[in-house]
Amino acid sequence: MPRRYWLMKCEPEAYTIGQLEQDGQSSWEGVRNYQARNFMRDGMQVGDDVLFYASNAEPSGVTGLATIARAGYPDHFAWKKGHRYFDEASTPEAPVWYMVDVAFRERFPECVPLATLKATPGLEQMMVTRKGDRLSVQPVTKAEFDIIVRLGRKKARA
DNA sequence: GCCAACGTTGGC
DNA sequence: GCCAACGTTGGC
Repeated sequence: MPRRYWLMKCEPEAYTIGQLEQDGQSSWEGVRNYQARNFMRDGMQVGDDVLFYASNAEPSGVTGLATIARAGYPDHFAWKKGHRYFDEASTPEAPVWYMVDVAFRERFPECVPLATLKATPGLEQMMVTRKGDRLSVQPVTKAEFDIIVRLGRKKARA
């Protein structure tokens, strides 16, 4: 299977690219949307590239790169009663939610803000630049990925 | 903090 | 199976 490319959103309050840089690797749990779940469970493969997107941030945007270190596996946080990600509909026998592990790749010197993404030719079709699409896990094309990596690295020289 | 847009739930 | 009500996401 060819390598795939993804965009994953996370609020800075929960986790940042800087923390991932320190940790090296992290689990990515708590996704509670079926479409996003399907991408994690069925689409993500070890080695896939990930755009790390900070949502609800100042500004929101892509802050760095990660890679899939472990493909989809059941989100065991859904089984922990009292946990914020608990969901009684999910059991070890019949898991409803899935998670992946991601590994740190790169931290951009500056965030590539959403406004820049919206203004950049070639990114018009991205879910994240389209109004009303709130999916927290999104597939992106190689072309889109490459454009954003270039934007993220270019900032270093500015 | 506001609120538009979307997903989910549940009554019927 | 419709759809109103509700909860959540996430930009601003």
